[in-house]
Amino acid sequence: MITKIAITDDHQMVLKGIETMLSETQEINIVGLYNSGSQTLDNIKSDNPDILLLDINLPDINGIDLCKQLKATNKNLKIIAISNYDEVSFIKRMLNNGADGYLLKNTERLELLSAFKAVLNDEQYLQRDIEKKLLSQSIGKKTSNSLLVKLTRREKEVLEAIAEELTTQEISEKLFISPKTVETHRMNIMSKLGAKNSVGIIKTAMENGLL
Amino acid sequence: MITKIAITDDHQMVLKGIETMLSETQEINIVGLYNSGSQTLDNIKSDNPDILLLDINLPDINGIDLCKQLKATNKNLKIIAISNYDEVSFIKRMLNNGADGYLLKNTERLELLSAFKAVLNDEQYLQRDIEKKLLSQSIGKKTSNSLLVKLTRREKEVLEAIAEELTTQEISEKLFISPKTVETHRMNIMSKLGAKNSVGIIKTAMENGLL
DNA sequence: TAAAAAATCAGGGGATACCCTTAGAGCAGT
DNA sequence: ACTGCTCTAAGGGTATCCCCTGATTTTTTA
Repeated sequence: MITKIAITDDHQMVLKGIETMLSETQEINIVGLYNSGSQTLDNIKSDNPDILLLDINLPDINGIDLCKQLKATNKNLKIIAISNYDEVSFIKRMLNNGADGYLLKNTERLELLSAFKAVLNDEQYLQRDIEKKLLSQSIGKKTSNSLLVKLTRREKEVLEAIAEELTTQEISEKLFISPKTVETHRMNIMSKLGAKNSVGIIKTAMENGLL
Repeated sequence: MITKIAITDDHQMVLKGIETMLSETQEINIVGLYNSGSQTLDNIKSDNPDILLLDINLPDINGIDLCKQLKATNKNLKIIAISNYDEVSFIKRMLNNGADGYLLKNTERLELLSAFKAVLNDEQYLQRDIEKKLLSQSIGKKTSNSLLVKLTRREKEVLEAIAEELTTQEISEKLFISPKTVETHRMNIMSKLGAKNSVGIIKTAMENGLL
């Protein structure tokens, strides 16, 4: 079983580098090398690769949009994003727009092959470093705790009630206190967290893993 | 170098099970078995373990608070949470309150030893399954995307503006549309996401990794 | 090209949130 | 006993949100 690979990257060096890395492998067949988004769109159908290694930073088309487009018109195509960027928000967006994997450009041959194997198996492949990064930001760093620890017991209860989408009235009934007291608590929470409104409260709370 | 272990769990079976699993190992010395939070607090100082395996669901004290307390008074103690629950929010809170690792109760002997090694080395240890779970929710699952993909371009812009804690007025100025239009969009977003108010919008959006 | 979905705007009204200020009661540490 | 913090509560006002309904224009999709 031979796997057909195509690569899109506007840097000739990267293109050649990956090609060389893969040329030694019998089961891999490189069917396309593109250096722009439009070129990719033009040739992907006829070349019909199983996997596309897609650089995100292309001169003509935004990588995320291109990814979405390719996925929409080529149902069986697996796309592995390759990039120098390891920004979490960026990675998330790629993965949410159809990418099956994400690799940094420092990836070695063996890892590349592992990634191929994974995506062909309908699994998602993330480089270990990237996984870690996503994890650590998902968990929320310890430094940020300093803000939230300052909330009192009662304020935390009110916070949780706000997160339940309850109104002031409902919160007051739940906690057996006056609506006015609830408002006071909410104001204090806002001021402690530096939030302008309840939305801000919930945002900070979630970012710091309190909910 | 012998590692001293203590275990807190209110289920005798679990307590015995872990004890048996570890008894075969030379380098491990079990110095304490507790079946409640208070018992743990009472004996932890004198038993002085390197690592505490801590069940989260205790009859007397909330596991998260206990963890925080123990960490505050025993600086060198490593705590590995053990639990049947694999709820993401729960895990996050444990890790944010001082836990050095998180294991499910189906953990095998070898994995337990790996976890010990990791935490003694000041690393965080998470079971692979749990890592995956945290990752997938961090990225935003494909299933849940079905909800969010339904938001139109404009609605997403309004959503982001709401997340920035802007008021309707401010959003309208930012997007060059009427405040009334903003309200319409917000209403539609709420209805699509099943939220009762802006807080609910932000909650679902963040849970699905859109922000 | 017709039909459906999205984006725009609006009126009006009730509900709720937001803001500022003040203040008493209870409890813990110095 | 004094200080500081928490929890409680209220008055009074403004801004904003929430909700329903209805409508026009543009874009997308079938």
